[in-house]
Formats: sequence, C-alpha cells, structure tokens
Amino acid sequence: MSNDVSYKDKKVITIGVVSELTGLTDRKIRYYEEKKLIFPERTAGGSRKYSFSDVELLMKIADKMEDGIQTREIRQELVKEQNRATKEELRKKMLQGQINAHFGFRKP
Amino acid sequence: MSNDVSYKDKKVITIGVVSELTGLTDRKIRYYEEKKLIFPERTAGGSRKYSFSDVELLMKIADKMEDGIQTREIRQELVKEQNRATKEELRKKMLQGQINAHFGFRKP
DNA sequence: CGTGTAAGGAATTCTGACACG
DNA sequence: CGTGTAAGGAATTCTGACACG
Repeated sequence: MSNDVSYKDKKVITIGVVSELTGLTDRKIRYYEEKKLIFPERTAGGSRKYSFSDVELLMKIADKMEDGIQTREIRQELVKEQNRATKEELRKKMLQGQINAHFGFRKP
Repeated sequence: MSNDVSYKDKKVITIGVVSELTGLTDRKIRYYEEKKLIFPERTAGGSRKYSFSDVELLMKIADKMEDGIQTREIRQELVKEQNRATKEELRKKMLQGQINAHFGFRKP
C-alpha cells in the first residue's frame, strides 16, 4: 500500500542525534515525552529511538513553545490533528468499500 | 534541486541500531568500514553514524559475502558503480549546459 | 581473509530528585 | 510549568590485539 514512508517513520535515531538535529536539550525532549507529545520506541537496553517524523514534530513543538503555548495545549492540538487524520483515512476506506460493492470484487 | 533524499542519506543511525536492522554484528560492520566498503560519519564523541542508504548497502554487502565474494572485489564493484553514477551526472550537466547555451540563459 | 572475543576506557543514556520561578 | 543540573548506574561504543583458520 504505502511506500517510502518506511524511512521517515522508522524509529532509529538516538536522543543525542535528535538533540543535534533539533537543537533541543535531552531534558526538553524527554519532558515532551512525559507530556505525551512524542512517543519514541526503545532499544532492548532501554535507550530511546526516534524517527525523522519525530524530529520534525519536535521542531514544530519547539516553535509553539517559543510562542508561549503550554504542552497541555500542544497536546490537545496534536490529538485533534490525529483525529482528523484518522477520520480522513476512515472516509477513504469507506468510499473504497462503496466502490468495491458497486463494481464487485473477487480474488483473481 | 534534489528532494526527499534528505532522509535516506542523512547519517543518524548508531551502530547498535544498524546491527538490529541488518542482522550483522558490530564487528562485521566495522570491518567493512576498515575495508572501505562503507563510510559512516562520527558524533563529536566518536560514535559512528549511518544512513538508511548505508543500511541498504550493508545488506547488499552481506549478500555478496554470503556468496563468497571477498571485500576486495566488492570494493571494486562499488567503486565502478560510483564512477558510473558520477559519469551519468556529469553527462546530464553537460547536456543542460548545451541547452542553456542554445536557448540563452539570463537571471530574471 | 573474515570474524569472534575479552579488555579497558570513554561516551551515551537512563531515572528520580532537587532547584528555580 | 518548563528546564537545568548533579548523582549514580547501566547500556553503548571505541580501539587494538589475540585467536582461529
């Protein structure tokens, strides 16, 4: 189905590199996780791993923090965005279902 | 000019994750570097950083090693590939030069 | 030649807490 | 609330070398 998202969403970057990439301190990055703004995966040993998408999101977060927006609000915005995205995807799937129902669909 | 290559070629993955991703031991990964097959960058502290392209290349290398090909030969193949790519790029640039010469080119 | 491994050390990351404001 | 920092510990990575084949 999807394609090159494989890289952008793969969680492979450790916090030190994320810190370099975003200019944020480790402390801030971990704090935003605590506040549910970001969700890294972990290595077997417990080290955090982030994706390029996470890095982009962290930069957006940094901008909003600079604007004086609280993590609470940012979190709400993110949840809303996520809901919009989920709904959109659902809408697409239902439409596809209609199409399949109309034109029929059999395995080859 | 180029576009989304930004992610694929960005060196951000530490050797432990690369090891997970490729199934190769750290020892092997470092050895292939010693043999000039792969060229990671370094963090300030000296840790190696790889790109997704590097990961892909390592998997290709692993395949060839399984086929009993020596690092020496693999290296030669890689250099040839690189030369082909460089030539191709040069060819494109020269062609573009011809086009600009013919149709003229002024800054707006 | 390609790879495992033990060795010693340095860099990286982790958590929980105190501090300030 | 958001962030810095010192603390102690564990996981990660590094290099050079010996071993085997």
